[in-house]
Amino acid sequence: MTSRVLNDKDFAGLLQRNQLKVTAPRLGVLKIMADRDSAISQPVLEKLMGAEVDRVTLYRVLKTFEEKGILHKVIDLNGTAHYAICSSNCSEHNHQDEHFHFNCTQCKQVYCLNDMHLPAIHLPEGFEAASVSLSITGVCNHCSKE
Amino acid sequence: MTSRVLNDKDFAGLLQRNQLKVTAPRLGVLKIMADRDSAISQPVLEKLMGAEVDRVTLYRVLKTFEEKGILHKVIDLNGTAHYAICSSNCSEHNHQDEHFHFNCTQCKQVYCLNDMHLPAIHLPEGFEAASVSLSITGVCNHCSKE
DNA sequence: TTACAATTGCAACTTTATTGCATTTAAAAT
DNA sequence: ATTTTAAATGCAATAAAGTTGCAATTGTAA
Ligand SMILES: [Mn+2]
Ligand SMILES: [Mn+2]
Ligand SMILES: [Zn+2]
Ligand SMILES: [Zn+2]
Repeated sequence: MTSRVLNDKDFAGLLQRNQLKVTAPRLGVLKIMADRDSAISQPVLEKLMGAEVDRVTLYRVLKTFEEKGILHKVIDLNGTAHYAICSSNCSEHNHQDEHFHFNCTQCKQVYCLNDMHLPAIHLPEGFEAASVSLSITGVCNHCSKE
Repeated sequence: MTSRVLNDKDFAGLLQRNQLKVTAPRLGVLKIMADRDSAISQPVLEKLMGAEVDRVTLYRVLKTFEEKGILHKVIDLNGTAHYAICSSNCSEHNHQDEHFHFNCTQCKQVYCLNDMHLPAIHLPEGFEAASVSLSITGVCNHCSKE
C-alpha cells in the first residue's frame, strides 16, 4: 500500500524528472505525502502545511502534481477531495489508478486498495464505460482493532 | 429506471405517509424529480426551483427527504451532489440503494443503474465493509447516439 | 376557530475553490 | 559570478456550496 515513487525520498529528483522547479511548497507537499499509508484530505493537508504556504499555491501544486501523474485525486463519499501518491507507473498523460478506495467512517481516512481488481461490468445498451471507480465504506484495519 | 414511488403523482399522499406537511417547496421538488430518468444535481435543481423557494429551504427539504428514504444523495466524481428518487423500498431507517451510478461526461447526468448487482469483494485483513458504491464514467445512451 | 409544532425565509457566516495580476525566484545561459 | 526569463508564488477579490440561528409564517389537528 506504499508508493514506490516516493520511498527513496529523492523529492528534488522527482520534481526535476518532471520538469518542475524545486520549490519549498512542492517539497513540503511531497514530504507530507510520502509519510502516509492513506490518502490525505485537502482540508487536513492545508492544516499540515500551515501558514508557510499560500492556499492558492497549495491548490496549484496539487493540480500540477495531478497532471504530471505524481498524485491522484479521490473524491470521497461526502464530496471531500483527497490526494494520494500515484501507484507505480503513472505518467503525464497516462494515469493508471483504477483501484478501489476504502473510506473509514471512524478515522475518516481514505485508503487506496491498489492490489484489488474489478470484475467486468456489463452495462445497459448504449452506455459506454470509460472508467470505473469503486468506493467502500466501513472500518479500516487500524480502527477495527479497538 | 423509473421510480415506483412517484409515478402515481400522489405527491401529497407521499408526504402525508411520511408525516410531513404538504408545502409548496416540497411539492415543487417532488414534481421536478418525478419527471426525470436520471439524478439531478444540487445546482441544477436550485435553478429549476427558481426564486420561488429559498436556497436554505431547498437544502432542508432535500435533507428531510433523504432521512425519510424518499430521495438519496449521490456525490459524483467531481464532488457535486446529485439527488435521485429512492428505489422501491427505502424507508426512514432502512435505505436500500446499493446500486451503480453512471456519470456521463457529455451531458453531465448521473444515472442510477438499479438493476445491476455487485459481485462480492474480498478486502484485506482487518478492513470491514459496511457499504459499497460503484461509479462508472463514460457516455450515456442518449449521448452515444450522436 | 384556535393553537402550536413544523416549516419557511432571511441574514450572517464558513468552507472549498477559482481567477487576475504583480512580485519573486529557480535555473539556464552568458 | 551575473544576467535573464519563464515558471512559480502570494495577495486580493470573487464565486459556489453548504450551515446556523432566529423570527415570522403556515399546515393541520384539536
Ligand atoms: Mn487511489
Ligand atoms: Mn442512485
Ligand atoms: Zn479508520
Ligand atoms: Zn449523456
